[in-house]
Amino acid sequence: MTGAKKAPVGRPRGFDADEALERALLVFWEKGYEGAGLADLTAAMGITRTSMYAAFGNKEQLFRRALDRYTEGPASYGELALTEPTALAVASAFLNGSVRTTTRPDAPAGCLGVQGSLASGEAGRPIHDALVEWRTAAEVRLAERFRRAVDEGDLPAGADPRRLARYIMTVANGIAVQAAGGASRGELQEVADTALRNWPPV
Amino acid sequence: MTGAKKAPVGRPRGFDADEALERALLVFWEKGYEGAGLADLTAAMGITRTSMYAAFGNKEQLFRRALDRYTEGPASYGELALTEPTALAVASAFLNGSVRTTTRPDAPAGCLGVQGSLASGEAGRPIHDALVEWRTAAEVRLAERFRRAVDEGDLPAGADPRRLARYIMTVANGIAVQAAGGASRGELQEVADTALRNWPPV
DNA sequence: CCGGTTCAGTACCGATCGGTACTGAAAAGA
DNA sequence: TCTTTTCAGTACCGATCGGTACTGAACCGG
Repeated sequence: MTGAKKAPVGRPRGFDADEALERALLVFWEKGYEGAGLADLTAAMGITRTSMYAAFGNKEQLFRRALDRYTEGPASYGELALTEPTALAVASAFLNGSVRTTTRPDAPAGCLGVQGSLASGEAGRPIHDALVEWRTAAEVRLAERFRRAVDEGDLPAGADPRRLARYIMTVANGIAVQAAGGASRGELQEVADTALRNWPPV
Repeated sequence: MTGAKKAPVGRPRGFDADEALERALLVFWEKGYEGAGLADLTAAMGITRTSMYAAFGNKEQLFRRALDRYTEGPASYGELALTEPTALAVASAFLNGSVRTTTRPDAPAGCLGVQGSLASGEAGRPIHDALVEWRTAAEVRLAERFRRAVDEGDLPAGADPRRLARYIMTVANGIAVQAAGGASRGELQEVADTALRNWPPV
């Protein structure tokens, strides 16, 4: 029973790693992976380069940690939407969440999963690919949920779950781009509502 | 009558500026403004740094020239769509053109106007803003066209041209993101068709 | 052929990139 | 108090960033 997981020998860390990660997330969110430099990041985190490397490994791992935090925080609407009772409610919750997260007054405009690294040089390839996978995963989850809706009779028997999921994901991605360009929450909510008129689109 | 605009004294340029600009466009398209380095650009253009600076000024002006070329070339579907006879035909031509341009087999996936600079550091600010304006301009043109359609009775009297334009532009931006993530032309054409079912969305 | 002009290329500029070795202090256990 | 461990900070690494001075050669009109 050596349950003593605490009391690590040596000098304890002098900063809150969670708080520092949150600050890094905001910088990546605003400037993207390649646009955010170590100088920006460490300045915002309030720590030195050395402390960052000791705590998080390197810039790429820091970004991945920030992406995880983003997924469980600002982007948690994605998982939450899947629990809605009907396909329309799922799609609606997903798009509404997208609108709210991309237009938060206390965070950068847009979506980290989109503007984090949409196009990049060779150096940013791994993160670019990670974000492609991140977006694809969300689309797959939506498709699975819509497939269940077809099975349950909530969607017409002829409906194509993958096509519907791709459509919803496309609108969400478009909302992210619009938000990055300065579109307001009200304007984007109108877009989300418009996208869901006459649901399901046959 | 000093009409002699040709015959510039001195050694003539040893490369085709249009061809070089086309190559630069492809690099910016693939890697984005900040992701594309002078080394990448000049290597693809087949000229040296000096020649590039002499011919185009600097990196930012080179990008603006490339964006102009993109607008008049691969993205010319935007202006062309406006000449369609009905609002539905306009929206359809716009989205179909978006799908084709973002999934050309002979060019990078996605849209230069989106992935050229969606998020960036301080250095890329001017180009970021230029692309926001570029996308906004397209949306405004669409809204004007839809307003005309309302006046002509082609769209219902109660329709909101700006809202419809924003919706179409959002879907087009989403298509660009999807294409950047590897979506196929067929998949995105399905998305475009889905977005236009039951047009106009009241 | 010659003088003038503009080309292309090398070599380099200061600044910044991500990442690290080294120093010295702070805190825990003994 | 002493030893050990890990902290934080300075200073620096080679590489690359965008941009430029300088060198010669190539081409023009005369």
